[in-house]
Amino acid sequence: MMSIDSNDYKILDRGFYSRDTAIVAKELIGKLLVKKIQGQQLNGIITETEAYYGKNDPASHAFRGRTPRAEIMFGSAGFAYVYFCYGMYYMLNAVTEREGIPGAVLIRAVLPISGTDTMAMRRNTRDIKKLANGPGKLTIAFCIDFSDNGKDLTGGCNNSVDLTIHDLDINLDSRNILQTPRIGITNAKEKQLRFVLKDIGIFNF
DNA sequence: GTACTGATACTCT
DNA sequence: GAGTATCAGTACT
Repeated sequence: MMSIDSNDYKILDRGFYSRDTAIVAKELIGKLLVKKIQGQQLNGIITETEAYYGKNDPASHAFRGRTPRAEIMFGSAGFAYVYFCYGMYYMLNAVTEREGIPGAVLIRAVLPISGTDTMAMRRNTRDIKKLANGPGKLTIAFCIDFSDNGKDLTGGCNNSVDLTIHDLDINLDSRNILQTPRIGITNAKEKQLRFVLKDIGIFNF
């Protein structure tokens, strides 16, 4: 397995996130999610995302307007939105759209690249494919919890930021990205707002 | 391989 | 008080 140092790849800037949510969700596929913890780097390639809008999207937390929880979705793009679900799991989102317009991309799965020992310990499995192949699993593997809510994914002007997403400069053929209905929701199931990398084999690390 | 179920605590009505 | 952007374990095919 090839190791990837996030310092070799540039952080996605706020302009990347300040666009239509579905476009951001699709383009986040193949990007590198990086968490720095206790001097160690955990990273992995994003393989699955979902787009959530606002008032026209009953499945979104922002559908009912500015509730305290969803407030961050109305703020400026490029920040992390972490929330708690089903009593046990944290979910990681990236805020999208222009300030004042709600939107977020749920990061549902990543392919672990570095720090897999730490992830394996936290997840109680050594199977790389199962370490972070679900939204609840990836937050456990990457040590992401409510303390990460509101962090600036673009790094901002602050070097202490430890949660970032980098551009690997990989040209993904869009035929490699599958578009399907979203998972686990009860409303607006018909919308095709889930994006999945079809073949993780193209990352032959 | 698929199908079902319980665990769990936070958010909003 | 009801609903929830899930997971692991169990049972069954």
